[in-house]
Amino acid sequence: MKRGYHHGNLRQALVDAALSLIAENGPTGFTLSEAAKAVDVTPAAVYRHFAGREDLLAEVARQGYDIFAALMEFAFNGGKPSALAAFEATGRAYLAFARKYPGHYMAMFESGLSMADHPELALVAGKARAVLERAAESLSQHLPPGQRPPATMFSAHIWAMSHGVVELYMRGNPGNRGPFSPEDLLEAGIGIYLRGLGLLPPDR
Amino acid sequence: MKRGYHHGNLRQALVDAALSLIAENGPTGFTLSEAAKAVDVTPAAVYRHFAGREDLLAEVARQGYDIFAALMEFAFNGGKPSALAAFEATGRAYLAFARKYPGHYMAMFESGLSMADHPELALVAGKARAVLERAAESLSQHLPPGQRPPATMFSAHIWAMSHGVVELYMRGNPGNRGPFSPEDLLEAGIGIYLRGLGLLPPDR
DNA sequence: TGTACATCAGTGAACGCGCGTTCACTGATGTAC
DNA sequence: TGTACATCAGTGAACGCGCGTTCACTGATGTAC
Repeated sequence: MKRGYHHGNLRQALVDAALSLIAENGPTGFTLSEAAKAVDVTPAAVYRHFAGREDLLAEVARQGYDIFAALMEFAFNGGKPSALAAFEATGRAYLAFARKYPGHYMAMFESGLSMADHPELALVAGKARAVLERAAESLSQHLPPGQRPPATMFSAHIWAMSHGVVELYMRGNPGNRGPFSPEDLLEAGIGIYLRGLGLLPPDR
Repeated sequence: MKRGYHHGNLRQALVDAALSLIAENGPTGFTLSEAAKAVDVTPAAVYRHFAGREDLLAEVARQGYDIFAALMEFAFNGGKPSALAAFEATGRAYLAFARKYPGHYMAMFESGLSMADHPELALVAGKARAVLERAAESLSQHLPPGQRPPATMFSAHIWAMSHGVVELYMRGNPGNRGPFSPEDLLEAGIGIYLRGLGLLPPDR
């Protein structure tokens, strides 16, 4: 593809370049200059499209939350065919997202971006969380009231376990030991948890 | 306290300074020069005690794993008074460690140090993991064989959930919403999980 | 279709900064006799 | 106790580097008539 003086869509090209760099070097090991170089442009050109390094990083995270929320929504599928099946599909989608979009994932959860400084980020992150809570809510309808934990707690547990599996067992961290794939590990963990809630029969 | 030309215990002083900096700025936002400055010493002096920046960081993590393993061991307390109580104490100790030693925790789990490049780190990290697996093993003795998940998987689930709670709900991340303290959140999560394993009675 | 001009997206050079690391050095400490 | 000397732990200056950011600029694009 030819490229004249004007780039065409430099803004998105920079986001994509940042994504590759983040996926390779982690969220802190990404530089505005390298991103510019990757798309054959002067560092100064970046400032036509972003306020600076952090603004570019925030845009990467924002796009990540967008994709994330859409993927979760799609996996949950309105609770079909059953609340339980939909919920489990959502858990699998979480891991699939982390695997397929590592750069987005890192920018979202490991970059240390402050939500307070980026209201537009807080907004879209909240939307993503709402999807997960809706899934938890619909599943928890099947529990006898009174012994239900709040749906927000329920979804926090699942989110925490999913995130922990990604961080500890999908990257090369302390316990890359063990013959379990992250996917199997999380699926089994969610299964046990749901059994503990009484949403699955006690025996296997 | 006076201080002459020789420092006395510069090595440990540098580790402590690094810890403060990491706790404040995250594991990547720590510089050798700042650590040296914090203990009133030339950056070059650091090289009398460490091979370089990364070596200092690795020592911080190593000390972290040491404390971590000791704390877990102490909390587990040889499985007394009961395997269950000891296990739950271990879970609480995990969070207490993350709260009390944030610099260590970050150096251990968020610094991106490669275990392959630091064999002495891999060793002590393995020791820490062994403590957790022993706790899981002893608890899983109480399960009818045949429907036991392997103890390593069991402990991986608990570790993942604990780590996820720390990362997502103990720092200021996406969901600092919710009226639950990390401690309550994790305790409830572990409770539900153990019920799912049949280690706690099904009703509340 | 052709020309004049405003708008816009990039360039390229420069900046000040703090970083990790090296080097020859020197002042303090400890040991032998 | 006193002196000579080896060892050691620090200094201070210097380095090359890549970073984010700024600025005046210029070449390309699009629009009005």
